[in-house]
Amino acid sequence: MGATKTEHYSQNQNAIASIAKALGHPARIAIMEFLAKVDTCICGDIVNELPLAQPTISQHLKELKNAGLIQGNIEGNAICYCINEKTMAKLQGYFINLALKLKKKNNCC
Amino acid sequence: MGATKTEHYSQNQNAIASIAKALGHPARIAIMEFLAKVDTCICGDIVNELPLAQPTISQHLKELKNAGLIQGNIEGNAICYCINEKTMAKLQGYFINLALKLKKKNNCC
DNA sequence: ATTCTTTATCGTAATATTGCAATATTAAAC
DNA sequence: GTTTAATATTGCAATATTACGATAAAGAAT
Repeated sequence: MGATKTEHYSQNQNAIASIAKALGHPARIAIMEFLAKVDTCICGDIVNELPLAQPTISQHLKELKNAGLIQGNIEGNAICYCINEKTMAKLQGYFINLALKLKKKNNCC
Repeated sequence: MGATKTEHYSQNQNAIASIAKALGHPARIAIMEFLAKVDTCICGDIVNELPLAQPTISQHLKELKNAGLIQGNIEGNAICYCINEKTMAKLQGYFINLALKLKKKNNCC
């Protein structure tokens, strides 16, 4: 085997896992931090910022995009990538809800 | 190649990525939800709940434990797994901070 | 039209993850 | 001490991820 059995889980579980998975790499965390910090959000700037080759960055951006965490707007021959606040909010909301459920029961450890 | 170049990122970036990575699988999300919902938290219950073989569950639990998301207490010959609220809080705090930074600038897309 | 700049895709090697059967470990129960 | 029950570890096959060089694509600048 080796492939995740996604069909056994709820749509929401798969959705949250897929967002978390996209954030599960330090380069992609670094990209998110850069996009949150900086005023411009040109792909080339990210390539300069991170210690990875351009194709690798492009691949990471694609994964963040597929997870809905960022979106890209074409600006001339460059591309401006930005954080999609909705997806971040969705993830946050999920965790807040999980923490709430946890508060309601006696965590036994 | 194929291995993540962790040495190029900050300790915090690696830490957050590793927590997110642990949550990046629907089975592990399902385990977290189960632990947040249910009053007992015996490993065997998780095995009964999820559509995976016992060794696979054990492996997923190990990963959640390595990421600091859960902890296990021995109870007789069973093991009681519980969510580690501190790690959840750390992750939440990180995202809240990221969202705050985002608010301070003009998200250009 | 050609060249330059920027980003994406392809191909591929190295490594990691997922899942499970078989087996080991550990502690309770008898 | 044997057996039973619960969890962990090992070993392995299938698949996925990571990283990058080479190359393609698409628009800007000349």
